[in-house]
Amino acid sequence: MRKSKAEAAQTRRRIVEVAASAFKANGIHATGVAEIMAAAGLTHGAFYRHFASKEQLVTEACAASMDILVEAAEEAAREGPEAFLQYLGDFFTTEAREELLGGCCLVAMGSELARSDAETRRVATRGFQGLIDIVARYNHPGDAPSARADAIFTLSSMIGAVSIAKIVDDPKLANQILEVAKNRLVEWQDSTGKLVPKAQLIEGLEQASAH
Amino acid sequence: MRKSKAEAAQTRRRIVEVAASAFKANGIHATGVAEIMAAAGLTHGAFYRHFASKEQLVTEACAASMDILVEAAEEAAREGPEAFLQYLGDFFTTEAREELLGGCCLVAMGSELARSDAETRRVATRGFQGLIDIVARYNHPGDAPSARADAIFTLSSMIGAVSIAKIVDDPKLANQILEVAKNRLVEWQDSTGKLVPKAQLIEGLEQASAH
DNA sequence: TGTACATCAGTGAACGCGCGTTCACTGATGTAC
DNA sequence: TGTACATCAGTGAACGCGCGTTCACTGATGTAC
Repeated sequence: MRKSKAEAAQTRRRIVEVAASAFKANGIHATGVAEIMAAAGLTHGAFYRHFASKEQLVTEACAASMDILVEAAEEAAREGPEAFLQYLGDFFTTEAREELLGGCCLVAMGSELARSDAETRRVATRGFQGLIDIVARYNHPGDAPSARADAIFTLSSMIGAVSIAKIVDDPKLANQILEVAKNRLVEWQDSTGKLVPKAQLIEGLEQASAH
Repeated sequence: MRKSKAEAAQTRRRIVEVAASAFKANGIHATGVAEIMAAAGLTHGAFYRHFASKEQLVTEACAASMDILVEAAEEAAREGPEAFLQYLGDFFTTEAREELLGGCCLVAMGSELARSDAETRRVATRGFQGLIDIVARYNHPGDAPSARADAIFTLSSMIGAVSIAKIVDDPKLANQILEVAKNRLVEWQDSTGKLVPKAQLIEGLEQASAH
């Protein structure tokens, strides 16, 4: 029943993909190897032909998940400021977040990720730094010295807002959490009602307060 | 071997306390009932004299953890604005957060909490709302209409910053994440170098930008 | 207040179950000649 | 290009293990008289 190299490589990719979905949907501990393999259309025995351990799969699933996030961010950034703002704003709407990107593993696996092994935390960190770079570059006018700090704050606050919005059992509160964060981090209505990047506003305010 | 009512009640409280620590340290799924009971100095069989299920213990551990957080916040708020700023700022230093308060379950159990049963999410939500009330009341000058939104943003951003700081494997980046958030959410150095509540600054800036 | 009995906190063995992992086996694929 | 053999992706049974939960039992506590 041996499969060709190409087929095997594709199977491997499918396992990682399915695993990323399952881990993000149900958590790392709550998702079994057999469950993932079944979802990929295989029996559990084949798992160890592809991976040395479940933990290795966690690492790869996390890496793949972050890669998709970073790639989508870069694509949106290339399209222009409006597309990029749209991309950031989409994280605050449940449907777009879950369905288009399958969720962010930093949110969906957050507290379990903090206890994962060195390699997994390494790829999560790399992904987060990738996002920082993009947000610092594209969500900030010019290259202010605070660009990186702004990006870090924007991203960590986004993660926090989505995280507790998912915990909270009151849909109205969950919505308010997301709305408030989106409003302060990603967009801002100026006096004409036009949405402008929050970053530009912060700069303006800081200059105003300096005088 | 029956124990007195008072002893039994104390044992119950000890189990909840130990469980809250263990769940926050190692995660809900990764912490077994037997492990908790052993840490409380008992054998696992006694567990079901006190709780109907592990999930019920999760609920109570989460409630107890949030209660401690809220109570500490109220105490700091009663002591005055400086003590309250200190309390909020302490969340951004690892030692104070972990050792004095045993950590915030919204951070330490975050992604697992989002998948917990209705009752657990209910007590988590109630705790979060308690924190919102306090922050809105004490970290905001007067009773601005945005007080509640400010508090929600402050808290969700704090949770996000601490969450990814715990995931990230680069201590320097982790520190920067915490520093940036603390700086923007809780304290701000004015021109004389004095720390002022961030909320006051935001108000001043918004007024400045309105003209 | 003293006695007899019911209650029940805690013990430790046991339950079924699903976990991550291993392994003998199959048979198509890849490779050496 | 054709043949012989090694490789290895996938199967399915099995492994030890720890999980949440149950239960018969013990004996001190609580209670009814």
